[in-house]
Amino acid sequence: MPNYWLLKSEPDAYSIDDLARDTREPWTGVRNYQARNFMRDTMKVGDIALYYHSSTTPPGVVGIANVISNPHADQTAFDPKSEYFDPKSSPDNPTWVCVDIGFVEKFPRMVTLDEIKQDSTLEGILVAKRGMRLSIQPLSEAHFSHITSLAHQHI
DNA sequence: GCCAACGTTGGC
DNA sequence: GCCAACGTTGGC
Repeated sequence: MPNYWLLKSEPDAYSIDDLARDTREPWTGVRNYQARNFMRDTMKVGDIALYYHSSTTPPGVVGIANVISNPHADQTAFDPKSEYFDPKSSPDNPTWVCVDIGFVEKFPRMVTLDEIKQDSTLEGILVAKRGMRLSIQPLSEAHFSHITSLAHQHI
């Protein structure tokens, strides 16, 4: 049984189209301990994630990715020229880890945050919670399935 | 651009 | 270990 997740990304930084082009990408740059712990401790190969575009108008879910690697050191933490450089992280004892994600699908339409908030079936979904800034969020299979079916539904 | 919410830092 | 200050996120 896979776990389900929601992955946030600003499309200016890395969009679903970028992932579709690259087909896979190490999910680097996570510098929040809770999000890191999800990747390090709970994510496993075969897990499935909704891909969410944040800081855009409107924000919303735009597709599906999957987890295709075990956790490994986030190399950007070792690069002094990277905006994600962290001198406290070393290859011997990496502070920050990431998993590789793969492209699964770009939805025919975005399911907007507003639509998610209006939908009573999605009650309790973390991304709709006020002040929720976690960039990697656990998701129920029911919520995953519902959003996926909305995305394939004409409106 | 504003600002609420939250996480992190650092002085004590 | 407390907590004020600060920085960041991200919707609006």
